[in-house]
Amino acid sequence: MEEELIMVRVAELYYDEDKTQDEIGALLKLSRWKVGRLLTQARERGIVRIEIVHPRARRLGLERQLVERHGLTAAVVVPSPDGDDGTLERVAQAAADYLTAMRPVPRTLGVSWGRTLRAVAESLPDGWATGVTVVQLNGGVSLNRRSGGAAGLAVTIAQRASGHVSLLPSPAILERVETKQAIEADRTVAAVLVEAAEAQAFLFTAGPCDATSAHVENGYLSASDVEELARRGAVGDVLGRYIDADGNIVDPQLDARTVGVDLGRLRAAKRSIFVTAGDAKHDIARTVVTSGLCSVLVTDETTARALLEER
Amino acid sequence: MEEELIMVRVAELYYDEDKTQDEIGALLKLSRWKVGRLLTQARERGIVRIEIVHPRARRLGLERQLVERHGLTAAVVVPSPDGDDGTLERVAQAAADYLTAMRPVPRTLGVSWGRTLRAVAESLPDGWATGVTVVQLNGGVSLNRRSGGAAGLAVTIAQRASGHVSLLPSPAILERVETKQAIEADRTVAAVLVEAAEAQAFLFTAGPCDATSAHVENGYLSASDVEELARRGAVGDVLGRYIDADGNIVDPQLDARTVGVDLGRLRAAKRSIFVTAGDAKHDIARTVVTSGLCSVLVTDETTARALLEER
DNA sequence: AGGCAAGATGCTCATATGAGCAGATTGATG
DNA sequence: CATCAATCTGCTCATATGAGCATCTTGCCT
Repeated sequence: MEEELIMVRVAELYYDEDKTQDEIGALLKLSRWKVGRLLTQARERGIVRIEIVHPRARRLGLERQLVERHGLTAAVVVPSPDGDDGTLERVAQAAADYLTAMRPVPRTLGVSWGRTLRAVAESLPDGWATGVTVVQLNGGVSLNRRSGGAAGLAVTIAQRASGHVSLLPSPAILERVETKQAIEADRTVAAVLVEAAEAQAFLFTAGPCDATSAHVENGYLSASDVEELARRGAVGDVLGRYIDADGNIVDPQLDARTVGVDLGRLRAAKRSIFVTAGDAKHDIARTVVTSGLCSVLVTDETTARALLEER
Repeated sequence: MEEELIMVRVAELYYDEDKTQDEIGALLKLSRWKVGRLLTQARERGIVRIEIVHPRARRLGLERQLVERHGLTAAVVVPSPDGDDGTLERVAQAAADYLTAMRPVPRTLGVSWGRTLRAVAESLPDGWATGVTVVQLNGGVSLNRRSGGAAGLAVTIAQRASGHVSLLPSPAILERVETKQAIEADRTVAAVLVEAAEAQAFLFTAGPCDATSAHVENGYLSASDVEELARRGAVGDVLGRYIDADGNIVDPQLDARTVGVDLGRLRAAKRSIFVTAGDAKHDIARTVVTSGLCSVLVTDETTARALLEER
């Protein structure tokens, strides 16, 4: 359209050449107001695109939509970088920022584990809070020795807040229900579980239901176990508990052998912060969000858009 | 830096959330002025990027630099599309726009030929001018039959301006100097050449010095001729005349067999419009621009940047 | 043709913004 | 520790801009 061409010229003069609307009007023989209106339209039509390019930028619009649509307390969405990935780091940084700014500071913070949370821990600055007690929410897994595994993650978070840490001295999944019950009956374990269940805030991630799962990596489950779970509708795990698209436990048997606070606690919590990054986790993320497991979501733009798609 | 993070937050609130600087100040406990300054910095540092996304957008900044650096009368630079090519079309459109807006309207317009100029001709709207006589500047080549070749191009431009056309009834390059002189001595040919030399404006492109050249395609030169020219320093041709990086004729022998107005006319002309698109033509474009063959340059962003690089 | 609704235009006026400046703060230096 | 330069801060004031409204076009239906 002819009008559109003028819009382009006006936008160029205004944004590239820093001319005033008056000047542009004079130049193009348009009234000052016409120029203003053309600029508004140009922005609306997306001819003028204003973008904030920064690893720590956020997508406030998407955040608002997510909060609205899924009844969250808050959402933090960071732009996914164009090329390859710095996505995890950006999301982790954002989660760290959120934790640091969170008020009131929780006295106890329950944490799960995973690559994502490890990244969050590393992104937290020293002194991000003071006197926060960090409690593990589910059975320990030593993701990889070097970085100290699940325990190391909790310790890092606690240290940087000059706080204490309560580790859960238990495997994630046990082979027999009886063993699991025995472990839970142990005084130290029971105490940690109580502390975890009563944490004032939760910080957790979820894993997709595929062979890359940390449970497989650590030998708690075999690749075929995971396949079977997927076949039965599992979309991923939260605190080691595999759930289907509606958020229900897929295999109660397995669940009974899993050590950690149960998902109801997350649902009931006022502040349960879910951190997720990456395309592989869209399905489980959708479930976590729609089934009310989290009240705060921290994620990347791609995931956010996936969560906003119809159905 | 800490400051930078605040800049990002401020920019988000201002540009994404349409908050006023006052509001942002209140929100972030900054003075209104601080907010304003942060925004200015954010723009300067490129954290806020304002982009005009439109096939007919232009790069006024680059245009100004080109005019300045190379002493041009005017420059038109269109953004190169991200992915593959619509570059030629965009440049052609821009050239057509430039011609249409050009004042005073030239009584006679000298044109060369080539894929690029063909695209320009097609982009010109009916009635882009009235009563312009179009004259061919150099020997005819029938690029491809379908679209009517060099003659068709000139005819199209003339028709759309309800004007006349003067075709140059001659091959581009002749085998013997004597034949060339004989042809030029022909009354009709001589008349056209005079008309061409005296045109009030010139519109031309250049070809790179490689086997894709239209001269090879049309059998005026062999692939090995072109190779030889390149070896002797030719970077491309303008009006069928091969020149080196300094704009000098590479092979006077060959040049003497080439029919068309000579390059001096372009250098002397007040309005000689050079249209070029595509990465293959950076070298010849540089030569045309630096050796003063054109007074107006129409090109794409990539070429423009290449022309602005040091040396 | 006449009349009417939808949209565009140019205005007034309140508000948002940037330039320029004076005072305050910081940090380096003797 | 005093001094000073360099930067930063919050201000006044002039200017640029958007909201809201009356008026004018335009196209459409009767």
